Amino acid sequence: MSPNLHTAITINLTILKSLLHRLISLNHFNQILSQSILTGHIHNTLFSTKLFTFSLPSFPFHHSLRIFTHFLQNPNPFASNSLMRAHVDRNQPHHAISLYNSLSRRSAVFDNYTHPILLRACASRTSELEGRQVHSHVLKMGFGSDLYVNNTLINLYAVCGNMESARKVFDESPVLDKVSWNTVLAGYVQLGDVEEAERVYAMMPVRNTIASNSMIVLFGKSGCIEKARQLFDEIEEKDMISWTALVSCYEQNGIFEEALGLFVEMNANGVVVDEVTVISAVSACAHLMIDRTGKVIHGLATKVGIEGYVSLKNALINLYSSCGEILNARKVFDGGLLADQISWNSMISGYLRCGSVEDAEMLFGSMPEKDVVSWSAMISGYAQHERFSEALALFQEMQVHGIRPDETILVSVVSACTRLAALDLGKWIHAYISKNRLKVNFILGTTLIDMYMKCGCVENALEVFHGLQEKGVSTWNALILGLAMNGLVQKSLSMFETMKKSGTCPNEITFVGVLGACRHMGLVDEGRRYFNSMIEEHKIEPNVKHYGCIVDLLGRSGLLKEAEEVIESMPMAPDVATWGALLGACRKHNNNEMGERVGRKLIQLHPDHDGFHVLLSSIYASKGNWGNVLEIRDSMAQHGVVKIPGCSMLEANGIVHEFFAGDKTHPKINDIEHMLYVVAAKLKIEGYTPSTNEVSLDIDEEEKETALFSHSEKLAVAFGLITIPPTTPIRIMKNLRICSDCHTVVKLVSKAFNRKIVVRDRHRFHHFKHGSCSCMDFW
DNA sequence: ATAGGGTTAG
Repeated sequence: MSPNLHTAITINLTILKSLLHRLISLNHFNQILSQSILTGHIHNTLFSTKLFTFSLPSFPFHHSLRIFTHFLQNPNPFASNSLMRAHVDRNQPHHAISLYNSLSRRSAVFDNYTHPILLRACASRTSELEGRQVHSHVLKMGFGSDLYVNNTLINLYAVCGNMESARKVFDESPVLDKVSWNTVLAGYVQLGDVEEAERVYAMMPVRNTIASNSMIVLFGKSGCIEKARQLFDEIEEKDMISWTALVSCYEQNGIFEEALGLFVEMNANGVVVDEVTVISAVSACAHLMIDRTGKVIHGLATKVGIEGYVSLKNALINLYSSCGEILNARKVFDGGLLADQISWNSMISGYLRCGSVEDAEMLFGSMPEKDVVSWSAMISGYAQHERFSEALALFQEMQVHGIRPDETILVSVVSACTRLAALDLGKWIHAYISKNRLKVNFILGTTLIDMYMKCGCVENALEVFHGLQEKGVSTWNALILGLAMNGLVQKSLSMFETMKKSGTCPNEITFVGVLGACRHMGLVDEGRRYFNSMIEEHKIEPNVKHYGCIVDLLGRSGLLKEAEEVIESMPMAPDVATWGALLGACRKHNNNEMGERVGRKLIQLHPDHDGFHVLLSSIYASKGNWGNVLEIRDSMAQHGVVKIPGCSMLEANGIVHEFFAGDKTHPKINDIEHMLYVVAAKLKIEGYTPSTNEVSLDIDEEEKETALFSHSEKLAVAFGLITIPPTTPIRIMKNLRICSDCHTVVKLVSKAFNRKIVVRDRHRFHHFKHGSCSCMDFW
């Protein structure tokens, strides 16, 4: 208790000053305030101003605000400025501006300190419009030649990216100092205008460290690493920011080792680091996936006492989860006081990256506030783990929560639709985009084209394509691949030519599409030509898929010898699809010698691959080597090959099927085609006679692949190998453009049950993607 | 009072 309080009834300005001088608690302050109100001293402007300015740095903001609004009817510029500055410092620049406006209406007086504060407020809102108004007030009130005012004006325009106006103020300013120069320079740096920045830097009367640091940042941004380094070396008085700028220059240009090296050097030179520096270094570790160094830096951060920065915490979460150290990431997440939105989102996607979907779900569920990124992380996490329907369900749920999807999340969802062939939802999203006039950037556009193409809606895909303002290579690729997979081979190839004319350089993927198109039509010569031009003209090294296409193209045309030679010439190991193409070609062209040789080798090489077994069985079956067919079947059983092509397609369409009751080797075996070979084999070997149930099927002669197939079809029905409940709708998509293997199976089902079956044409994506006709794998 | 460094989440 201050003894003076009781005598404060006679309080006056002098006494107030001495009181405030000794004052320590808010309680005391409030007592003085009450006294001044009672005595009426509060109406003395100097008195109230004194109280106000004292309160501002000492007590919670609302006390000062109350005094200002209630007792400072005619605030002097100093008081007004202080309050405006407090608003800006509290990160509420709009309050500063509206205070200024209301004071203006009351014809309050301002001074040359006022507008710099306001301009800072405008700059932090990047509000050029408000800034212009302040600018006109500046001129009206005659502060137009004040150095500080002009510097903050330059800064305002520079921050808003309007360098013309910034430059105008700069050029017309009667006095310039190094701040003026540095500010103009920073403006060009922010815009990434190397030319103009270099010009300004060269014109500067005296170079200073701040300007040089800005230039390092500029060079870093524009990828001129050597220039940045050179400038850094030339700086006489390097400070922490010079070092940090160069560290981040290396980091942003992907030279992570250099970044870390410089960070170490910096420490060795005794330069103090702060959180900004450490964040760059941690990020470099994350990219390099070296948690050992990361841990050392983490320790350093703790020692320096900067661990508390949320952004550093987030960088560490990212570091540990990139290195698979999810438990350490969680430790960082749980430690410390603050976790912001980014911490939560980083932790969730860290879990997803490490495959802990359940942990991610749990964290997601317990989040205080989910934003678009949280939902998006979870949705695309599901999609990455092939849990597409959960991804789509979550997307629906997100909307129930009133979150508006943005471009990025739409990309994830549309591609999940594509993978699920959920065309309805995909179309709904497309309509949603148009309805809400959302911007379709080229990534989203490409995703939509891809979806429509893979769902067989060429027209919709073309419409999206033509509506796009910007197109990337990937956009053209989606179009070219899409057209080819929908059988519009000529159009695909002509779009390829259009693409080149438009100045877009084709890449590896483009050629996967182009070669795929040729393969589709059996355009052997064109295929060879494109393959060569890819290497010679476009300097693209062929990858496995390109080779796969060529092998398949040659093989399908019966050029088996040549196809095998291509496989032998490949610089990399042929993948399963490429081998499959050759083996498939052997079967198609009845080259049993090569087929057996290749097939034997392949089931040895990939004993758990279903497709090779099936193809080899088929080759044996066509020769009537039934004993070998059974042998292959045993080999499958032995290697636990149970995932057999065909099964998932049928399951996906709700077809229930029970096979071959007597065969217990594979309780759920459901590969129709393969079963048929086995049935045929048993028939031959065991002399089985079909029952009287046998149904005769009319098969178009043209569509018969081999005699075996028609034989098998009869058998399948005769043995009752397949049953479909009559109520089950058979709805397998559209465009019956599938390869002969699928075709046979589908026809079999269709004929046997007298149903119309429409096949959605998605497998052909797979077809191109893997370079062979193992289309059933996809289902 | 005005000027320089930054990563991290989908």
